Amino acid sequence: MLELAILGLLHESPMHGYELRKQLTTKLGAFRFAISYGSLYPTLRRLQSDGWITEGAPPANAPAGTDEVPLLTSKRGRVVYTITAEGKERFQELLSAAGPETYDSEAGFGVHFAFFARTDPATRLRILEGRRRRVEERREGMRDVLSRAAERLDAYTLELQRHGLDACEREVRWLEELIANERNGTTPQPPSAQDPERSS
Amino acid sequence: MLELAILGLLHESPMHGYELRKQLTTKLGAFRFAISYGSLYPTLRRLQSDGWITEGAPPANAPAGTDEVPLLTSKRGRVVYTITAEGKERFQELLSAAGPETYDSEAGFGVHFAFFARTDPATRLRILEGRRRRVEERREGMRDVLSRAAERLDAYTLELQRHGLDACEREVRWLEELIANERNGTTPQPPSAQDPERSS
DNA sequence: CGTTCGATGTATCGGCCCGATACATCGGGC
DNA sequence: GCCCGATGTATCGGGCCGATACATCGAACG
Repeated sequence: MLELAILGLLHESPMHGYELRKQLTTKLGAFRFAISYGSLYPTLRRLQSDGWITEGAPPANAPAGTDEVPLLTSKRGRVVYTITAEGKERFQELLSAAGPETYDSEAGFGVHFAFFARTDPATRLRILEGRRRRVEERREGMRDVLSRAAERLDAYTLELQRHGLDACEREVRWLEELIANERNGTTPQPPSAQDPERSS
Repeated sequence: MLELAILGLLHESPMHGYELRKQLTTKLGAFRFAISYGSLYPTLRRLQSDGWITEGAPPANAPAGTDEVPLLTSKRGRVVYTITAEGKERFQELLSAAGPETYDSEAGFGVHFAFFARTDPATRLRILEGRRRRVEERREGMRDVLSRAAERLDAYTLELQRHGLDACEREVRWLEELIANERNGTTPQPPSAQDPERSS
């Protein structure tokens, strides 16, 4: 999961670890708060040994007197990571992958979704529908619990189930909206933004 | 986290691994789908070596001719786990703990919440308020992203943020309701259940 | 009556990721 | 002149997951 996220960010611009973590946090903030350095650095080393990224500033000897890279604080003891050509291929390959790991975990789905702008439409649709299926299964499970085993559970457990069920129903509705948009060929919200009654 | 969950379930009744996993799945289904055996069995062994649980049916030589335990399929190659007196103390100790690990992760909060019926009111309140604080922080983070960096993000990333923000706002409202109930001394929903307009 | 198949049941292994921790350096405020 | 908070790199132990491997029981099907 981290692999895809890192390659995606380095695809936009070279960066060092600290900056990478911050970007990761804002871009994926909806699904996880912050990525741990205990995950980040080992993953960076793995990506490096796999040849997807390289260590060291890319235009160290700049062709023209430019810092095309908007100088992302490459000062001090920095180690700047740059994606390689193979890394870009790898990124595309991971982007198109739509296996169970893409639907099952919040994080997995979130990362893929965050890069939807660079994913081809067919894959987008497959991922959204796969995700919807999983969430629906989850929802059915909770409905069963609530209808069949309600009397055997205490009030708090029940309330937890209700809240979970509500969240699932909401996510399914969200996904259906997105799927409809995909089929129409419209991008998510920007056209239909700020319509008067979104919450009801 | 698993430790608390397992002790809590074994507190209700002795069980073997398979059954334990099923109960875990339904009781915590709102926050995680299923616990992996790769977590369950090692944890059971740890709990055993710590003395919180013992292996083997508890009323093997039943005092009176009873299966007080509602015969939870203790057939075949089963290994039935039973909580010890020390385990019960440990359970109470974990129940009262309300550190960061209790608020931060979905799973951590979910497990504690699932056993609220056996948690003392003061701890319940502390946990709910701690959780609310975390979710509010998360919410503020996403609001900042949406207001300050909106133009730098693509439509999909934006939509992800919006959805995340919505979920946070919803959870905060849910928590506030629960907190209000706690202060009134009312149990969650059962009194106010099936009021006509819950969703709006 | 035999076989197959799905539910029940126990267990391990490699790997991802997290939280805690340890440093070291820079810029600015007191 | 000194300290402190933001920046920055890095490791270690441990929890939990997904895949996998078995083995047994009951029922269905030929």
